[in-house]
Amino acid sequence: MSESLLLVDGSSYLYRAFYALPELKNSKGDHTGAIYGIVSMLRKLLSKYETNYFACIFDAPGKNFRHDICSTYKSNRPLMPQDLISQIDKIYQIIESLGLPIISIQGVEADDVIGTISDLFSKKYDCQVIIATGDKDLAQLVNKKVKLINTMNEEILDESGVLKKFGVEPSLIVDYLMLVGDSIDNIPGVAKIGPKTALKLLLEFGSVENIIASVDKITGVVGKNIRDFIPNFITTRKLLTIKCDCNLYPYFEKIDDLKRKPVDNKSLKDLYESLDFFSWLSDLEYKDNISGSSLKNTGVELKKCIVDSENNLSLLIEELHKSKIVTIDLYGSNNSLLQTICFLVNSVVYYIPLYNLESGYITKENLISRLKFFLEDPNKYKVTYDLKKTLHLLSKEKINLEGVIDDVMLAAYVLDSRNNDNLYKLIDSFLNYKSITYDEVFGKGVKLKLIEEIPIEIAVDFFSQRVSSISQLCSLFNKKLSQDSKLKEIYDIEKKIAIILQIMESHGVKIDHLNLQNQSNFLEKKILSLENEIYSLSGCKFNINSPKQLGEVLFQFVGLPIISKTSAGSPSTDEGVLNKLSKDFRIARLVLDYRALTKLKSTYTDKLPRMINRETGRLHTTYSQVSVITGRLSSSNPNLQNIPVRTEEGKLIRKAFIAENNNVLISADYSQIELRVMAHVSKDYNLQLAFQEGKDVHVFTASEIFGISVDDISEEQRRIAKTINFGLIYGMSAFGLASNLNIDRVSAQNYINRYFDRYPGVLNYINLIKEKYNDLGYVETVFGRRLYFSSLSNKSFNNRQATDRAAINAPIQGTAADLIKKAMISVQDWIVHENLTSKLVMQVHDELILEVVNSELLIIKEMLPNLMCSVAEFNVPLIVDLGFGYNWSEAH
DNA sequence: TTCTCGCCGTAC
DNA sequence: GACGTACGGCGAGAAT
Repeated sequence: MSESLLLVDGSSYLYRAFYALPELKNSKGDHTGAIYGIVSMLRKLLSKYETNYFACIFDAPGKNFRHDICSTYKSNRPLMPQDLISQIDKIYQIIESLGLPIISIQGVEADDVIGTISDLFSKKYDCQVIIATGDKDLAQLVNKKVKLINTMNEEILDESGVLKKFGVEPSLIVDYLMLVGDSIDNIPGVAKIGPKTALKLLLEFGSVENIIASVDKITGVVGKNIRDFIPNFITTRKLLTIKCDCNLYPYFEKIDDLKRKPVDNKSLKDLYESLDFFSWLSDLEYKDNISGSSLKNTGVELKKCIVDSENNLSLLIEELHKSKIVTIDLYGSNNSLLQTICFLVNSVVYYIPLYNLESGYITKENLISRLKFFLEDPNKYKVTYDLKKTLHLLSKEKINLEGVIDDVMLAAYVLDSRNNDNLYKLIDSFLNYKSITYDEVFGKGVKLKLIEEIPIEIAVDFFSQRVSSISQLCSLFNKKLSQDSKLKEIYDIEKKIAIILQIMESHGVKIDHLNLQNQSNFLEKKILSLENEIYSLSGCKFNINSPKQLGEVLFQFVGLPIISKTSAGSPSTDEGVLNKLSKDFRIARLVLDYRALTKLKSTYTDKLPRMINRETGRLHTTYSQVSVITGRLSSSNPNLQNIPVRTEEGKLIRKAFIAENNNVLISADYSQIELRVMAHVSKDYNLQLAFQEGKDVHVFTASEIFGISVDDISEEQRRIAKTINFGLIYGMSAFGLASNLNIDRVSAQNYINRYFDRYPGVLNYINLIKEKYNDLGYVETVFGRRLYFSSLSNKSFNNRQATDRAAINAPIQGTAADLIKKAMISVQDWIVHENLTSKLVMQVHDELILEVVNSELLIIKEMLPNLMCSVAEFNVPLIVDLGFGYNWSEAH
């Protein structure tokens, strides 16, 4: 085996590391991202390629000969950012401490130095040369002895690799670039010639010189453009050709100048410490660790092991056999395919890159099957963050995860429901350090990276930090929870709910998409005719969906009176305003109808069919257990908790929610649950009486307010009472009630006064809640779930009012949420216990929807209300209304 | 081109 | 400004 040389194109990596990696700072606030990137790249190269000779090449500052040839050369490059400049010194120091020669020569570029050394070593010293770069221009240097590697994507360009990538031999790379140009260095090519045309020409004529010689044979625009470009070719060839005869003095005189020198561990240690690169720090101390470089320690005494060999896998399995409790963190692709597994077992992090298992070692399926014994053992305890997601990822791999005793996400939420699904915030506030965040590692939006694109060192660090902090947070939260037995019970409920939700989500609900499609078509026609009528009434065409344009047309062009303004100060066009206007102006009614129909079409009839899963043919929502501050669930993608029900057109959408053949949908909802909770917690005599006697609570309230017999209550009076009843739960003011009932404020206040006169316990309760909230900063549900609201200091009067209202509403809404969660557990346990095949499919705050096989209809009809009503003993009865049918509309 | 915010409307 | 909790579509202007 001949001698070998590794050349690193430091300048190209400098920029890449700076821009591609997340911003990183040490505790002193210095930028360290580019240093981290370059050094980790170097470490990787050094462990992979054990060459005899080495050099790291950087551009020297200032102009070089290419700038003299061409004034616009690299003129598109912005100056090097200050945040990068500040890192260069340390980079040099680390490279020197690693014992690696650095070369940086004035007047030429790094490429030229690389070309010169590469030429020298491959020819004079008969050396194999490996050039690490991300720059394609260097492909011209490739020959039998010289190849390029790109550490970013592991791409290796030898002679055949260059041919495959560019379609031409390395010797023709310059000619190729002369034709297509190099936008990165701002070197123009021939107009309208791209890779395809350039290749065709080179294949036909052999070189740019030959193309010029035969240019008259080339017809059309291409020929003309080449002829126009001929005077420029000489310059571009000079610009693009790498100079291979640079003067290397004083960096290189003899071959030994490029030998690696001893590593200066002491100064490396100082440097890593000043930069907070703790994981490498410990690598220095534990250098001779098992499995070489793949097993490392971190600053917090964590060893890291990449499970990329049979040895390490056996080691992990052995540890799993011995362990009692393990932290587990998974990562999956957008379509929920498991890609990484990370375990924390006895202070060692095991990282399994399922996306990158080396061939010949083991397949993903085999690897997972060897972990099955552990994952499915209920006596092997696991801690995780986001149990539901973990269950989803594993169930796709046919693993039934058992033994999860803690979910840190849920624990944090139970302790304070403002903690919703942000591990990094939890780390910041409870463990007092800034962790790398998901966005920093993976990017976001269009720049979102796949796990394969993340350098493995960074992935390992990232997931190590996750499991380690999950584990630390877990013991912290358990300590807090153990001080409050009621909260502990709420936490137990949440963990069970996570499992139930995973089952509900993966089962999904069946949708009649043809039905929705027909509705879309029908709506389309009606919307079109409404549009036309609106345009003709207003006398102009505009976008009715734009509140801005609509406001201009209605209030300026047509001249309708302005009723109210939005918070931003523009005339409001919301439903209340248009409703008032619609009495006198037909156009307002038309806009309302238009809004209603476009809403139905865009949000529901168009959207829902698109969300149907191709594999299952069903709709799978995602429930969030931690999004709602009161303890409710929320639903998204799609939101199944706001499917229309109030209008006739809206109800049609529920007809498209159907059951499989031989099944029906059953809907069971708690009747007046929030008012019943209010009756229970306020202990108001009259309100309790209404429910205890099984009265229509709105009629009952009307009779109390208006002082007449329940038999004489009109529809209008009932409506007023109903509005007040609901408003009460939300802490409604006289103003709100007035605008809702479209009456004056004095009358509204009179209603409210009479209401509290008849329900004094309710008034008392509201005052107690406000007091408690102001004292403690939180309120509680009946079952002890704590609900915090942001501090009210230095808030405006209005904000305080708003917080008061939230505090009044929260225990009511939260208790109702607790009730239905208890009901879900009771129902699911019963289904499992009775071995039934019927399934829970949806939850809509006070309603459970089940898909029930016909043979189980009777038993479920009988048992479901019982189960739901007996989850708590309140001082008013809980009532469940049940319905069933072939679709959700019929069931309701 | 993508991101963010405001407005509006659906549910309980 | 005036009724609590959510999610999401659309438009418009900002950022890139």
